[in-house]
Amino acid sequence: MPLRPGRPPRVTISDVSTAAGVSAATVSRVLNGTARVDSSLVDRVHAAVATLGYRPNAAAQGLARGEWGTIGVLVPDLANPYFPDVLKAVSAVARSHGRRMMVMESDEDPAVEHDLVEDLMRCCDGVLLCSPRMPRAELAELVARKHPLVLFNRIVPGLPVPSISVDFHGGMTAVCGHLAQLGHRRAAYLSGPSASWANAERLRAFESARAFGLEVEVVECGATSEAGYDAVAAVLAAAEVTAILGYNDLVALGALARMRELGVAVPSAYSVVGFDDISLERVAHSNLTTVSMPRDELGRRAGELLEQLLVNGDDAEPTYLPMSLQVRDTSGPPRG
Amino acid sequence: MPLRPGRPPRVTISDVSTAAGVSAATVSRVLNGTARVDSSLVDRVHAAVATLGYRPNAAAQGLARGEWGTIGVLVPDLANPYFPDVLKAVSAVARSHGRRMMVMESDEDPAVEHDLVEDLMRCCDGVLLCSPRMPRAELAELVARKHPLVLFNRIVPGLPVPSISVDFHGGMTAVCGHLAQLGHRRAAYLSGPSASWANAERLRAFESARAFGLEVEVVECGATSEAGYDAVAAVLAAAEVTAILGYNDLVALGALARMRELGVAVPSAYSVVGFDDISLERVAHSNLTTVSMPRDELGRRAGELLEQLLVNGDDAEPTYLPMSLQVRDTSGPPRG
DNA sequence: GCCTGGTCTGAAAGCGATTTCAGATCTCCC
DNA sequence: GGGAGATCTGAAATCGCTTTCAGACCAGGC
Repeated sequence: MPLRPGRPPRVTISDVSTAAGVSAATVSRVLNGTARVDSSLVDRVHAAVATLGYRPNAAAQGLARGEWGTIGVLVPDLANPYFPDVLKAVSAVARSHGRRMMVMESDEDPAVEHDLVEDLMRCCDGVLLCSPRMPRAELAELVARKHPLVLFNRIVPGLPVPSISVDFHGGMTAVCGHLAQLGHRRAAYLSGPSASWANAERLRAFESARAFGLEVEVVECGATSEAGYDAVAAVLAAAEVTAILGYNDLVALGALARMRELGVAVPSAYSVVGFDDISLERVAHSNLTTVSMPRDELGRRAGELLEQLLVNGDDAEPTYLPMSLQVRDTSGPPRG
Repeated sequence: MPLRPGRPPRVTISDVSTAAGVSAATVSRVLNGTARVDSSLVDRVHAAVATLGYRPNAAAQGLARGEWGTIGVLVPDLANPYFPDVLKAVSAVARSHGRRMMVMESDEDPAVEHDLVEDLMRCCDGVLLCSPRMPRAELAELVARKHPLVLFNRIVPGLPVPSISVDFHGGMTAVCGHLAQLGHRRAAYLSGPSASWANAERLRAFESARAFGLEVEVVECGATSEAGYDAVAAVLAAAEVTAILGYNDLVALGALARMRELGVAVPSAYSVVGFDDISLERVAHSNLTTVSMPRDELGRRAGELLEQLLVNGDDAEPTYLPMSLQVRDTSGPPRG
């Protein structure tokens, strides 16, 4: 018998029912409004609830109803400025539908994602999987469980699971178009995590870029401003490169910092373009040219998608939300 | 009967037990390792679990064990760059003790905090309350419920609840000392949210500042860089002020941006000092003088405190973690 | 006045696990 | 060979709530 040590004795529904002189069923009916109850009993129940300080046990409710009233979200990295915005929107949507939000973080380790999702499935009505890096096979296995699941910022063709993502490919294509139009012919891309689908999508855009005369060479980098800072040396050594594309804004800002230190002029010597438009701009004063995405619309839509799925098993087509190019001060025509 | 529509039929422990030809009790014992079981049965159970894809229902476990295996965290604003770092650390600690993390956000509205905490208490073993703005009486009422609760970044004298906080008062005192030593006599403080205890603690430091010859006048501002940007006008109009203290770094950076625009020299005309040391510095290149706090140690400690409380009802003294002054480029001796 | 039909209520059966308790089995020793 | 004691197992109670089901009660119509 788990007599929780030092824990206060929980007030249960039967305490309320005896105090009010009614049955537990009636208490439940009153509190949930699931059936008409004589108004005198209603009053007695409410009074008893108030004096005893009764709060229904969520685990018991979950068990009895077959629903936890909770959604789960898995993100790769809570500290990444990207995800809190999304979480905020998802949490608001969830709350508006009376659900709570459980959060887990894989800490950028694809190997643990699967277990975490499995754990979320044990205690959540639905799961939102943000930017999962796990291989397609694992993802397919999770989808096969038929537990409500929504994919966020990863789209896997052929996998029957509601998905929503930013159109990374379109965003990067826009960046390339912008640079090509300015007259650039050769750019360096500071590449993100190799397991990342978002990175793969960006890379895919470079093929179409070739069509309008821009050649992009890939430099292994990472996702942090430190990585961007460190990658600058390799870029400057490359011949004929006149523009730098960052995997994200942090990388681009890191590179920008290094270039300032080295006295490399931006945008006259090199154009620098970011990705994501994390809203540090007002703070950073770098006026980085970048592409932005509607982060909270994205979060909201993802939340709604999950809710839809929970309520009436809707299975929609993958949604891509467009990114929009923000031309600011760090891009311009190449020298010469 | 809640036959969840479209939901897959859940595999229960009794499915496993019949498949393995043992009792449910044995399955439970095998999976939890709570008692010796004959190895042949162990194998049969594991085989059945694997083929059926069984995962224990968390709600049922929670009910039976009287423990949810979950902690709850309430933060005022997920988008505030401060909290994700804390959440990250808390989540890691929780996970290392086999617990999940539920997250809620009050969206800076003190009025909803109470209900959210109440909800968290219905489904979590313990609750971590971050920077609550609610009045003391409400807080006291929650504490009186005897549900494990830890206070983070708010300390209420006389309230018997484990608390941990950054030493805001000490941090701001250090800032004042620094400015006084440089020769400043009069500073403006861009004040944060008035309901915030953290803001009150900073204000309290100005009394001691007077002792070493620094007078601080308070300008209503807010917590965002926009607010800091807008507040500059009022400060420049004030006579004899030679230094500006931001409620936090965002405010200070916003002010800095505005001052750059106006051509006001920093630090020769005005010193500007931030608070928190959010790690945008590498990105912002503003080299703001500020005070920093060990955010993830803070999160870790808070998590451990809660765990302690859950395991052996420990009730410790409030802990203050020190802040450390980071003198960088935006502070210097006053002109003249 | 009795029977039908409609409301409202409570007893009891789940929900899916854990845990107690008692019975079955097995060993060992006298 | 039989009894004591130690192991292991399963039946059943329990956690706290929801929901079904049937009974109690009342009003109204013949």
